[in-house]
Parts: sequence; structure tokens; C-alpha cells
Amino acid sequence: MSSSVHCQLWMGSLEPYMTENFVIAAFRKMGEDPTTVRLMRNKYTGEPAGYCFVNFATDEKAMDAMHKLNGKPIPGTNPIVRFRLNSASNSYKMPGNEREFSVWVGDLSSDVDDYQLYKAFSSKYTSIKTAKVIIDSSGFSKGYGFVRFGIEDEQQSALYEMNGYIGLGSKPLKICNAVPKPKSELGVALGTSNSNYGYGGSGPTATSSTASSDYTQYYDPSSTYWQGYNAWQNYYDVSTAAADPTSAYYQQSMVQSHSNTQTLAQHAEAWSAQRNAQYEQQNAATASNGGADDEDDSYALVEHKFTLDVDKMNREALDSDRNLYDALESSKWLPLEQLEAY
DNA sequence: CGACGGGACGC
DNA sequence: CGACGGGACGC
Repeated sequence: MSSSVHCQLWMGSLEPYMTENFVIAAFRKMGEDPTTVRLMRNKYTGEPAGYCFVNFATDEKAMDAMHKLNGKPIPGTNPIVRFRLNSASNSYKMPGNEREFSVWVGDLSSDVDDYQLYKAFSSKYTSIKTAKVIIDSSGFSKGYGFVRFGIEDEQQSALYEMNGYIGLGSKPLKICNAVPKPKSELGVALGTSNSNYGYGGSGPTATSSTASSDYTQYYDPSSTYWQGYNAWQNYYDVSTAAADPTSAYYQQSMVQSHSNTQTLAQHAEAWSAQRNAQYEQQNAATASNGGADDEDDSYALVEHKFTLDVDKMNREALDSDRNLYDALESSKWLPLEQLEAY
């Protein structure tokens, strides 16, 4: 039933200089123990095709290596190249007619990686197959990920059991039914029999004519999910906004960027070092100013300075940061009205 | 400024 | 806030 090939990982993002031995050595340096590596090459020219298959003694070792290394820098690469691993599939090109039971996990703090996500779920559910945190081209988490289950009942249970879960990263988790990644635009748009996954459980049976990027049915504000999430969100705001400057900054950046771009806000985390340094400066300024005897004044100062910081960051990004270009390139799915802000 | 182009359902 | 990181099978 499952199409994943036992004991084998697919590895992409290979540079031409990366040989079989280089790949094996890289895994060993990271404490993993692959048996063999097959580097794929162009059939006619013999040039490396940019990916390989990595074999392990057991499926468990393969999955362990995948979750531990995915997204991490490959030893010996300069500039840094990151492990890009997936469970190998012998039916990657076959019609997507396998039901899969996944949850979308949001509100992941930036320190959460695949392995942490995997462990958090596999410690509570027996059928966890894979967990993946989505990262951008610089390796920064986008704050959400996917967890795949082998048993539908467990996936369904996790929808409410893990929603609001505290203990992975620093924020309560947000759980949602995952929409399988479309195999192609046409297949999704037409809702073919092969792509009818019957997103089990909530709402009307999923036979609707969803466009490729229309997820609105899963964001129904009347759903129990949103009610639960709003409760968590309120709790989180009250308990952390004043105490955690990082959180306050982040929420400010979201507000400031509403007329700019969501992707830029996502990339705000890329400047965490800069942000922390500026917060320390702000603290010093506050202290030399006679101290924060009034909490409201202190907080207003934070907001003001952070607002300036965001504008400055935006300008710097437009001038020099290639990440922004990447972000724009990858944000073509955004609705028109958001892109028009550019 | 905006720029590409690989690969495109299932009846 | 948000929906899958570029890449998928030789000998």
C-alpha cells in the first residue's frame, strides 16, 4: 500500500562536487550510518543529476536520519548546502491515488525542526510516518509543517488532541486538517476521482470545486478549530505580549507589514540577531532615561522604536537582501490584492 | 519594468 | 500569518 521504499531516502540539492563518498561521509559525520549511496546521473551526458538515493540497514535508521538531518547544513559544504531528504518513493510519478492522513501544524516557533516535530507526535501516536517543518531557501522555518499518520483515526484524534498543545517549541500548536499537496494544477482544479481524498471529518464532504490555492473551507471561522484557536490566541497574547519583547516585536512586525508583504514578515525572523541587538539598545536607552517606572510608557517606547526598525529593515531588504527576491518568487500564490502592494 | 518554460487530468 | 524546501530513479 505505501509507496515508500524501505530503508531508502531520496536526497536532493546535490552540487556537482558531491560524490557518493562525499555523501556517505557527510552522513557519518552527522552520526548516521548509511550503507550505500546511489548518485543519479544524466543518462546521456553522465553529469550528476543533483540527487541521489541513500540506503540504510533498516527503515527506522532511514527515518531517524531523515528527521534528524533534514534542513541541517551538510558538513564540508561552503557555501552551506542543507540536507534535503525525503523518504524515497517508487511511485513518485504515479497517479496520486493513495489516501494520506496528515495534519497541518502551525505556530511552530523557529527553533522547531523535523525531529522535534516527529518526536512530539510519535510519543503520542503509534502510526506517525513522517514530520516535516517547511523552511525557506535560507533554512529558516516558515513556522508550519506537516505530520503524516498511517492510521486515519489517529490523524482525526490529533486534530483536537494536539490543537493548542504546549510543549513543542514555545507556542501552543495550531492543528488543521492537511490538504495534500497538489500533484498538478489541473488535477486539483478539476477534482478528479484520483484526487478526491475525502478530507474526513469536519464540514461538508470534500467534493467541492476547490481551486488550487483555495483553502478557505479549512479556515471556516465557525469551526470548532477556530474557536479553540482564538481562545489560545487570547491566552497567548495576554500572557506573553508584555513579558516577551520578542513576541511583542513579532506582532508589531505583522501589523506594520500588513500593507507590505506577508512574506517579508515571515522573513523577519531572519533578522533575529539584529532584532535582539536593537532590543538591547532600547533597554539601555530606557535605563539611562530614568528607568521604566511606568509599564505603559515603556511599552509605548518599544512599539515606537520597533516601528522604525521595521521600516528600516524593509528598506534594507529592498536594497540588498536577496532573500526578499526569493520570497517574492515563492509568493506567487498570494492573492492579487496582496501582491499589488508592491 | 519585467523577464521562464517544463510539462500539462481523465474521461 | 501560513499550505509542502528546485530537483524523483541508472546500471
